[in-house]
Amino acid sequence: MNLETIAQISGVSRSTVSRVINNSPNVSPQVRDRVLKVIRETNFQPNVAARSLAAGSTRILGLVIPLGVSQMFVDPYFPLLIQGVSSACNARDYTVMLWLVEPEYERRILRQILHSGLIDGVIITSTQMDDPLVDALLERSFPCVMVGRPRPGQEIDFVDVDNVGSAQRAVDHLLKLGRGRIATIAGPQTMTAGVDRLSGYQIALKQAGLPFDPDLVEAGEFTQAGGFAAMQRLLPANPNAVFAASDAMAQGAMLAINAAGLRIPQDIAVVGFDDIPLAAHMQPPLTTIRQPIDRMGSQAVAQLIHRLTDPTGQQPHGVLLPTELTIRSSCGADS
Amino acid sequence: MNLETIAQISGVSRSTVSRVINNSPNVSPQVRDRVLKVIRETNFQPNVAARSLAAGSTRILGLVIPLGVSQMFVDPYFPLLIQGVSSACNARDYTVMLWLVEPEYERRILRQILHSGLIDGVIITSTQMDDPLVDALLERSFPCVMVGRPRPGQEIDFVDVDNVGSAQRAVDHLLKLGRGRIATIAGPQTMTAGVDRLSGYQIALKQAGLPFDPDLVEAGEFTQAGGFAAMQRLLPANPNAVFAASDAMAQGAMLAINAAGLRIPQDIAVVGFDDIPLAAHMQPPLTTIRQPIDRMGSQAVAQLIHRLTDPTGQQPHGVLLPTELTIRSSCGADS
DNA sequence: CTGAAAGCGCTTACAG
DNA sequence: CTGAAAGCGCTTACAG
Repeated sequence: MNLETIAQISGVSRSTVSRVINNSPNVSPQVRDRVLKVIRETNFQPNVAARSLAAGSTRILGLVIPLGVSQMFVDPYFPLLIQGVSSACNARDYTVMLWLVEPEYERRILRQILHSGLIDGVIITSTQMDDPLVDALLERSFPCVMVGRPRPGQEIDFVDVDNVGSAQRAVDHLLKLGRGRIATIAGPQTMTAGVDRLSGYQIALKQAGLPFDPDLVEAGEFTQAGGFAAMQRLLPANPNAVFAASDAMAQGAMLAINAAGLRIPQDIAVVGFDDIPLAAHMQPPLTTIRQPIDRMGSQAVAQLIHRLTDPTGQQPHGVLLPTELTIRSSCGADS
Repeated sequence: MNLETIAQISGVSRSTVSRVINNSPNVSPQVRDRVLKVIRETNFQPNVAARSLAAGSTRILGLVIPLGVSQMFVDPYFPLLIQGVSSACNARDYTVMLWLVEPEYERRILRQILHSGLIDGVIITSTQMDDPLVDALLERSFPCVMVGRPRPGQEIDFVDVDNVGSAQRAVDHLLKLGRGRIATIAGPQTMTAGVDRLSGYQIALKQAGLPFDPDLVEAGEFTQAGGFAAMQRLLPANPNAVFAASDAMAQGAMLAINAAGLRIPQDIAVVGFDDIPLAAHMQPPLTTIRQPIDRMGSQAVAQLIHRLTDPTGQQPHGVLLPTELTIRSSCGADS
């Protein structure tokens, strides 16, 4: 079943069928209807490979997730992001190709992305700042958008939240509740989200006139285990509150606090970042910064498709989606 | 940069370059080395669309996940499965295409899978027993393998665990610990995993000579919310143990038990199914049936590729991977 | 608005 | 072991 067949049945040329399929305006309504009817009746679906080869476009977007820390991939962040991306692609008749980049295959995958013609553009997330993938894509001017903030100097479309401001807001909240020794569990300082959320913490303290105490800062992976270990290192400094750079880390921190025989929020108040579905059901329910992860995925798709279809090469630009401080019990606000 | 260019530089014909790329045995070692060198130096990557069109195969596998209950998608089951699939594909130089099938796009996606020539085969999981997708794929003899047990009568390759036996083992464990009123939170009875795990529960009771009490059975979605609600409905029946059909459900159940002021495991022992990473860190740590989710993904890829490459059309067959009862504290075994 | 024809970049019998 | 040539199923100037 191919274009030729449809053309014969419809009594027109292949060119015309092609035009109908691609919504070209240069087709008379009668002919269009006739062809459309045949297509429907035959369940015809154009061959993707042939289209790609002829048109140079596949309507496939790549979602690229570096998996340096594969343990992190069970964070609900990823399913939510994948859902956002997938749903937006579905709605626009694009398809999504998923690349979980294990370090050993990084070079090969990069080559595939760049040279195989398989995908029209790439959404990339959860990158280390020094990840060569992004730079390589940019260097060849391969269409891509990043979920998260690019490293300074990287000229790339992106969608992110205001991590600095949001973290600041979280810490402000703890300050307003009267907590004087606020610690933070920072994310990896090799990722912009980790850096930015730590900056927000520092800014909030400074604005409150509090000194910066390095003993109150511990960084770790964006995982529960990372949060657990970091909290254990923080406990000797006797914090009475902690801001964790992700909900998974906050969860780990809560376990460490419990294990030390301390109470949340009475002894140590906890605030997280993400608002994963689990957050509302932790013990106690977690106060956290909600970021719209699935919408970030959809937005990234929208930006990428816009760049692919709009001929004029605009400057790269970033979109920030709003966050929201979601107050539950772990910060002690309701007690 | 195409085959032609490589051929010219190497001083051979396009055919020969193609043979080198495809590891055809009919190339002299000297020529092969020469061509390989040029390919490396030029960073040449064959165009996927052209290959597909000419060869009729794309080396792309589809991973299809129906999203009737999109809330379920944050279960770590999916990231783990995706990782297993992705990793196995990487290792064999295949690429994975991800389709989260929202009900409204089901028909279109099915058409794409079947007729667009985009993918060579499909891995499908988390299906409802009456999902038309699987039947449609089978009807057209589209290569596919299922993660999970097919509905009776569906002739399809699959990889699964022994859900009946594993559930039975979990309940046996509770019986041996002296629990006499064992309830179960069953998964959706529209999915084989839900049905099978309930069967295992019933068999274990029967073999122990205990009567089946419908008041001790509640079904729900494979989510934390589903487990929470089901447990609330079970509490009036005064169970002293509960077997939940997934760890996410077990987690919800534990919340409901705590909310009722009861203790785990003293008042109610809890056993789950999956052994997600979180299980070891629940309060108390969850006793559960470990299933090797990522290996199920890899195994599915292996079976699919085998079917794609082996010319002889074997009968569909199923592979069962082993599970393991992982004893922690929530069952009371260590107290 | 429509059609004939070239061309996208590969693979694969076929002939030698 | 190697090459010339047909063909995979589309899109897209080009001419009318």
